[in-house]
Amino acid sequence: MAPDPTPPAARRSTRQRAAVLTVLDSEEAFRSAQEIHLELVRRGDAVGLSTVYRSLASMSASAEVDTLLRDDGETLYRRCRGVTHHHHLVCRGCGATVEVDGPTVERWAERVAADHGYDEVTHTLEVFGRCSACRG
Amino acid sequence: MAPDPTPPAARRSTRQRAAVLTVLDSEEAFRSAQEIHLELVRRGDAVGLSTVYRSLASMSASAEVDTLLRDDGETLYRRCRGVTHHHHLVCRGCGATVEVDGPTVERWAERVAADHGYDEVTHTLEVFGRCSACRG
DNA sequence: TTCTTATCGGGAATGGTTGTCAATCCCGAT
DNA sequence: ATCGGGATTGACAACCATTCCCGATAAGAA
Repeated sequence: MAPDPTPPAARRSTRQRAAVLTVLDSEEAFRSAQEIHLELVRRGDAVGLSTVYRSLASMSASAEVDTLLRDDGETLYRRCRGVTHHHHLVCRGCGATVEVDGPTVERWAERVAADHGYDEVTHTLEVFGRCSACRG
Repeated sequence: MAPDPTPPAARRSTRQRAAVLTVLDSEEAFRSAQEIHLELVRRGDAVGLSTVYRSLASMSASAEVDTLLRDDGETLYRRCRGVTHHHHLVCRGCGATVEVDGPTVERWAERVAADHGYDEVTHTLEVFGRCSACRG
Protein backbone atom coordinates (compact mmCIF):
# COMPACT_ATOMS: atom_id res chain seq x y z
CA MET A 1 0.00 0.00 0.00
CA ALA A 2 1.47 3.37 -1.01
CA PRO A 3 2.03 5.96 1.71
CA ASP A 4 -0.88 8.34 2.18
CA PRO A 5 -0.22 11.29 -0.16
CA THR A 6 -2.22 13.70 2.05
CA PRO A 7 -0.65 13.98 5.52
CA PRO A 8 -3.19 13.61 8.34
CA ALA A 9 -4.76 17.09 8.35
CA ALA A 10 -2.84 18.62 11.21
CA ARG A 11 -5.13 20.10 13.84
CA ARG A 12 -3.75 23.58 14.43
CA SER A 13 -3.89 25.13 17.86
CA THR A 14 -5.42 28.56 17.75
CA ARG A 15 -6.34 31.23 20.26
CA GLN A 16 -10.00 30.85 19.32
CA ARG A 17 -10.24 27.15 19.97
CA ALA A 18 -8.42 27.56 23.26
CA ALA A 19 -10.77 30.35 24.30
CA VAL A 20 -13.81 28.20 23.66
CA LEU A 21 -12.29 25.37 25.67
CA THR A 22 -11.52 27.72 28.55
CA VAL A 23 -15.13 28.82 28.78
CA LEU A 24 -16.32 25.25 28.63
CA ASP A 25 -13.94 24.25 31.40
CA SER A 26 -15.17 27.00 33.68
CA GLU A 27 -18.78 26.05 33.11
CA GLU A 28 -20.58 23.44 35.13
CA ALA A 29 -23.86 23.41 33.22
CA PHE A 30 -24.85 22.78 29.63
CA ARG A 31 -24.66 25.99 27.60
CA SER A 32 -25.74 26.99 24.12
CA ALA A 33 -23.33 28.15 21.42
CA GLN A 34 -24.87 31.61 21.65
CA GLU A 35 -24.28 31.76 25.41
CA ILE A 36 -20.69 30.66 25.01
CA HIS A 37 -20.15 33.28 22.34
CA LEU A 38 -21.60 35.96 24.60
CA GLU A 39 -19.38 34.88 27.48
CA LEU A 40 -16.34 35.07 25.21
CA VAL A 41 -17.24 38.64 24.26
CA ARG A 42 -17.84 39.58 27.89
CA ARG A 43 -14.38 38.29 28.81
CA GLY A 44 -12.85 40.47 26.12
CA ASP A 45 -11.61 37.38 24.33
CA ALA A 46 -14.02 37.61 21.43
CA VAL A 47 -14.36 34.86 18.86
CA GLY A 48 -16.57 34.94 15.79
CA LEU A 49 -19.90 33.20 16.15
CA SER A 50 -19.18 30.98 13.16
CA THR A 51 -15.95 29.89 14.76
CA VAL A 52 -17.71 29.06 18.01
CA TYR A 53 -20.10 26.80 16.12
CA ARG A 54 -17.26 25.22 14.17
CA SER A 55 -15.18 24.60 17.28
CA LEU A 56 -18.07 23.05 19.16
CA ALA A 57 -18.95 20.85 16.20
CA SER A 58 -15.43 19.49 15.85
CA MET A 59 -15.05 18.98 19.60
CA SER A 60 -18.35 17.16 19.62
CA ALA A 61 -17.21 14.96 16.74
CA SER A 62 -14.06 14.03 18.62
CA ALA A 63 -16.06 13.39 21.81
CA GLU A 64 -14.36 16.22 23.68
CA VAL A 65 -17.73 17.71 24.56
CA ASP A 66 -21.19 16.26 25.08
CA THR A 67 -24.25 17.67 23.37
CA LEU A 68 -27.85 17.85 24.46
CA LEU A 69 -30.94 18.91 22.57
CA ARG A 70 -33.29 21.13 24.52
CA ASP A 71 -37.06 20.85 24.07
CA ASP A 72 -37.09 23.83 21.71
CA GLY A 73 -34.43 22.25 19.50
CA GLU A 74 -31.51 24.41 20.62
CA THR A 75 -28.28 22.46 21.05
CA LEU A 76 -26.41 22.66 24.36
CA TYR A 77 -22.76 21.82 24.99
CA ARG A 78 -20.74 20.76 28.02
CA ARG A 79 -17.23 19.54 28.67
CA CYS A 80 -17.70 16.24 30.42
CA ARG A 81 -15.50 14.79 33.13
CA GLY A 82 -16.05 11.11 32.52
CA VAL A 83 -14.51 9.65 29.41
CA THR A 84 -16.78 6.66 29.06
CA HIS A 85 -20.36 6.61 27.85
CA HIS A 86 -22.73 8.14 30.38
CA HIS A 87 -25.99 10.02 30.73
CA HIS A 88 -27.06 13.24 32.42
CA LEU A 89 -29.28 14.36 35.25
CA VAL A 90 -30.00 18.00 34.44
CA CYS A 91 -31.69 20.63 36.60
CA ARG A 92 -34.39 22.49 34.71
CA GLY A 93 -33.78 25.58 36.82
CA CYS A 94 -30.04 26.22 36.82
CA GLY A 95 -28.75 23.57 34.45
CA ALA A 96 -26.62 21.88 37.13
CA THR A 97 -25.63 18.53 35.71
CA VAL A 98 -24.68 15.21 37.23
CA GLU A 99 -23.14 12.50 35.12
CA VAL A 100 -24.80 9.19 35.76
CA ASP A 101 -24.08 5.68 34.67
CA GLY A 102 -26.79 3.30 33.51
CA PRO A 103 -25.46 -0.13 32.64
CA THR A 104 -28.91 -1.62 33.07
CA VAL A 105 -30.36 0.77 30.54
CA GLU A 106 -27.67 0.01 27.98
CA ARG A 107 -28.40 -3.70 28.14
CA TRP A 108 -32.15 -3.07 28.05
CA ALA A 109 -31.84 -1.00 24.88
CA GLU A 110 -29.69 -3.63 23.19
CA ARG A 111 -32.08 -6.43 24.05
CA VAL A 112 -35.23 -4.57 23.03
CA ALA A 113 -33.67 -3.67 19.67
CA ALA A 114 -32.49 -7.23 19.06
CA ASP A 115 -35.92 -8.62 19.95
CA HIS A 116 -37.41 -6.59 17.11
CA GLY A 117 -34.69 -7.34 14.59
CA TYR A 118 -32.92 -3.98 14.76
CA ASP A 119 -29.14 -3.61 14.73
CA GLU A 120 -26.62 -0.75 14.82
CA VAL A 121 -28.32 0.38 18.00
CA THR A 122 -27.82 3.74 19.64
CA HIS A 123 -29.93 5.51 22.21
CA THR A 124 -30.53 8.85 23.85
CA LEU A 125 -31.39 9.11 27.52
CA GLU A 126 -31.53 12.24 29.61
CA VAL A 127 -33.13 12.82 32.98
CA PHE A 128 -34.51 16.22 33.93
CA GLY A 129 -35.52 17.43 37.37
CA ARG A 130 -35.20 20.22 39.92
CA CYS A 131 -32.15 20.25 42.13
CA SER A 132 -32.31 20.89 45.87
CA ALA A 133 -30.81 24.37 45.49
CA CYS A 134 -33.52 25.46 43.05
CA ARG A 135 -36.26 24.01 45.23
CA GLY A 136 -35.80 26.58 48.03
CA MET B 1 -68.60 30.05 44.23
CA ALA B 2 -70.17 31.83 41.27
CA PRO B 3 -70.59 29.85 38.03
CA ASP B 4 -67.65 30.16 35.68
CA PRO B 5 -68.35 33.22 33.50
CA THR B 6 -66.30 31.85 30.61
CA PRO B 7 -67.60 28.46 29.47
CA PRO B 8 -64.79 25.94 28.89
CA ALA B 9 -63.57 26.97 25.42
CA ALA B 10 -65.36 24.43 23.27
CA ARG B 11 -63.01 22.54 20.95
CA ARG B 12 -64.53 22.95 17.51
CA SER B 13 -64.29 20.13 15.00
CA THR B 14 -62.97 21.41 11.71
CA ARG B 15 -62.09 19.94 8.36
CA GLN B 16 -58.48 20.94 8.88
CA ARG B 17 -57.99 19.18 12.19
CA ALA B 18 -59.67 16.06 10.80
CA ALA B 19 -57.42 16.13 7.74
CA VAL B 20 -54.28 16.26 9.88
CA LEU B 21 -55.54 13.36 11.98
CA THR B 22 -56.28 11.34 8.85
CA VAL B 23 -52.73 11.71 7.61
CA LEU B 24 -51.35 10.80 11.00
CA ASP B 25 -53.54 7.71 11.15
CA SER B 26 -52.33 6.50 7.76
CA GLU B 27 -48.71 6.98 8.74
CA GLU B 28 -46.67 4.39 10.55
CA ALA B 29 -43.50 6.40 11.06
CA PHE B 30 -42.67 9.68 12.76
CA ARG B 31 -43.15 12.60 10.36
CA SER B 32 -42.32 16.29 10.47
CA ALA B 33 -44.91 19.03 10.30
CA GLN B 34 -43.59 20.00 6.89
CA GLU B 35 -43.96 16.45 5.58
CA ILE B 36 -47.51 16.24 6.88
CA HIS B 37 -48.33 19.56 5.28
CA LEU B 38 -46.89 18.36 1.97
CA GLU B 39 -48.89 15.14 2.15
CA LEU B 40 -52.06 17.15 2.79
CA VAL B 41 -51.42 19.22 -0.33
CA ARG B 42 -50.69 16.11 -2.37
CA ARG B 43 -54.01 14.62 -1.33
CA GLY B 44 -55.77 17.75 -2.51
CA ASP B 45 -56.96 18.39 1.03
CA ALA B 46 -54.72 21.38 1.66
CA VAL B 47 -54.39 22.95 5.09
CA GLY B 48 -52.40 26.05 5.93
CA LEU B 49 -48.95 25.38 7.33
CA SER B 50 -49.69 27.47 10.41
CA THR B 51 -52.77 25.37 11.03
CA VAL B 52 -50.80 22.15 10.72
CA TYR B 53 -48.41 23.39 13.39
CA ARG B 54 -51.27 24.55 15.59
CA SER B 55 -53.09 21.24 15.27
CA LEU B 56 -50.02 19.19 16.05
CA ALA B 57 -49.20 21.39 19.03
CA SER B 58 -52.65 21.02 20.55
CA MET B 59 -52.77 17.28 19.86
CA SER B 60 -49.39 16.95 21.46
CA ALA B 61 -50.57 18.89 24.49
CA SER B 62 -53.54 16.58 24.89
CA ALA B 63 -51.33 13.52 24.41
CA GLU B 64 -53.07 12.51 21.19
CA VAL B 65 -49.73 12.40 19.37
CA ASP B 66 -46.18 11.69 20.49
CA THR B 67 -43.30 13.95 19.57
CA LEU B 68 -39.67 13.23 18.94
CA LEU B 69 -36.72 15.56 18.38
CA ARG B 70 -34.45 14.57 15.55
CA ASP B 71 -30.70 15.14 15.79
CA ASP B 72 -30.95 18.31 13.71
CA GLY B 73 -33.61 19.72 16.02
CA GLU B 74 -36.62 19.17 13.78
CA THR B 75 -39.71 17.93 15.61
CA LEU B 76 -41.40 14.72 14.45
CA TYR B 77 -44.95 13.60 15.19
CA ARG B 78 -46.73 10.27 15.32
CA ARG B 79 -50.14 9.04 16.38
CA CYS B 80 -49.39 6.39 18.98
CA ARG B 81 -51.38 3.26 19.63
CA GLY B 82 -50.62 2.76 23.29
CA VAL B 83 -52.23 5.18 25.71
CA THR B 84 -49.82 4.74 28.57
CA HIS B 85 -46.29 6.10 28.86
CA HIS B 86 -43.89 4.33 26.52
CA HIS B 87 -40.74 4.78 24.48
CA HIS B 88 -39.78 4.23 20.85
CA LEU B 89 -37.51 2.03 18.83
CA VAL B 90 -37.04 3.95 15.59
CA CYS B 91 -35.40 2.80 12.36
CA ARG B 92 -32.91 5.35 11.05
CA GLY B 93 -33.59 4.24 7.49
CA CYS B 94 -37.35 4.21 7.04
CA GLY B 95 -38.61 5.56 10.35
CA ALA B 96 -40.51 2.38 11.20
CA THR B 97 -41.36 2.64 14.87
CA VAL B 98 -42.05 0.11 17.59
CA GLU B 99 -43.54 1.19 20.88
CA VAL B 100 -41.66 -0.32 23.77
CA ASP B 101 -42.23 -0.41 27.49
CA GLY B 102 -39.43 0.17 29.98
CA PRO B 103 -40.60 -0.14 33.60
CA THR B 104 -37.04 -0.79 34.73
CA VAL B 105 -35.84 2.43 33.16
CA GLU B 106 -38.61 4.45 34.78
CA ARG B 107 -37.62 3.23 38.24
CA TRP B 108 -33.94 3.71 37.50
CA ALA B 109 -34.50 7.36 36.52
CA GLU B 110 -36.55 8.03 39.64
CA ARG B 111 -33.96 6.51 41.92
CA VAL B 112 -30.98 8.22 40.32
CA ALA B 113 -32.72 11.58 40.59
CA ALA B 114 -33.72 11.01 44.19
CA ASP B 115 -30.18 9.95 45.09
CA HIS B 116 -28.92 13.35 43.97
CA GLY B 117 -31.70 15.37 45.58
CA TYR B 118 -33.65 16.13 42.42
CA ASP B 119 -37.45 16.05 42.26
CA GLU B 120 -40.12 16.68 39.60
CA VAL B 121 -38.37 14.12 37.48
CA THR B 122 -39.01 13.56 33.79
CA HIS B 123 -36.92 11.77 31.24
CA THR B 124 -36.46 11.25 27.53
CA LEU B 125 -35.44 7.90 26.11
CA GLU B 126 -35.39 6.86 22.49
CA VAL B 127 -33.67 3.95 20.83
CA PHE B 128 -32.46 4.16 17.24
CA GLY B 129 -31.37 1.32 14.98
CA ARG B 130 -31.72 -0.26 11.58
CA CYS B 131 -34.68 -2.54 10.99
CA SER B 132 -34.39 -5.88 9.22
CA ALA B 133 -36.09 -4.55 6.08
CA CYS B 134 -33.56 -1.74 5.68
CA ARG B 135 -30.65 -4.08 6.27
CA GLY B 136 -31.14 -5.98 3.00
C1' DT C 1 -80.90 32.85 10.57
C1' DT C 2 -77.89 35.61 13.50
C1' DC C 3 -74.31 36.35 16.55
C1' DT C 4 -70.19 35.23 18.93
C1' DT C 5 -65.71 33.88 18.68
C1' DA C 6 -62.66 29.90 17.84
C1' DT C 7 -60.18 28.85 13.98
C1' DC C 8 -57.97 29.54 9.63
C1' DG C 9 -54.49 31.15 6.17
C1' DG C 10 -50.67 33.26 4.27
C1' DG C 11 -47.20 36.27 4.48
C1' DA C 12 -43.95 38.47 7.37
C1' DA C 13 -40.92 37.97 11.34
C1' DT C 14 -37.93 35.22 14.39
C1' DG C 15 -33.86 32.96 15.66
C1' DG C 16 -30.62 29.20 15.72
C1' DT C 17 -27.48 27.35 12.57
C1' DT C 18 -24.83 26.85 8.32
C1' DG C 19 -22.64 28.60 3.97
C1' DT C 20 -19.48 31.92 1.56
C1' DC C 21 -15.11 33.66 0.64
C1' DA C 22 -11.44 36.94 1.09
C1' DA C 23 -8.18 37.96 4.76
C1' DT C 24 -5.31 35.97 8.18
C1' DC C 25 -2.55 32.88 10.85
C1' DC C 26 -0.09 28.41 12.05
C1' DC C 27 3.75 25.64 11.10
C1' DG C 28 6.82 22.71 8.61
C1' DA C 29 10.18 23.42 5.11
C1' DT C 30 13.79 26.22 3.27
C1' DA D 1 14.56 34.10 10.03
C1' DT D 2 11.27 33.84 6.52
C1' DC D 3 8.53 31.58 3.07
C1' DG D 4 4.58 29.46 1.24
C1' DG D 5 0.36 27.28 1.28
C1' DG D 6 -3.21 25.27 3.31
C1' DA D 7 -6.03 25.36 7.59
C1' DT D 8 -8.66 28.66 10.11
C1' DT D 9 -11.11 32.77 10.90
C1' DG D 10 -14.93 36.28 10.78
C1' DA D 11 -18.45 39.31 9.00
C1' DC D 12 -22.40 38.79 6.58
C1' DA D 13 -25.77 36.54 3.86
C1' DA D 14 -28.51 32.56 3.28
C1' DC D 15 -31.30 28.86 5.17
C1' DC D 16 -35.21 26.89 7.16
C1' DA D 17 -38.25 25.22 10.81
C1' DT D 18 -41.29 27.48 13.60
C1' DT D 19 -44.04 31.33 15.38
C1' DC D 20 -46.45 35.69 15.03
C1' DC D 21 -49.96 38.71 13.20
C1' DC D 22 -54.41 39.94 11.85
C1' DG D 23 -58.20 40.26 8.67
C1' DA D 24 -61.31 36.72 6.82
C1' DT D 25 -63.97 32.57 7.61
C1' DA D 26 -66.99 29.27 9.57
C1' DA D 27 -68.60 26.18 13.84
C1' DG D 28 -72.03 25.98 17.16
C1' DA D 29 -75.42 28.10 20.39
C1' DA D 30 -79.57 30.79 20.78
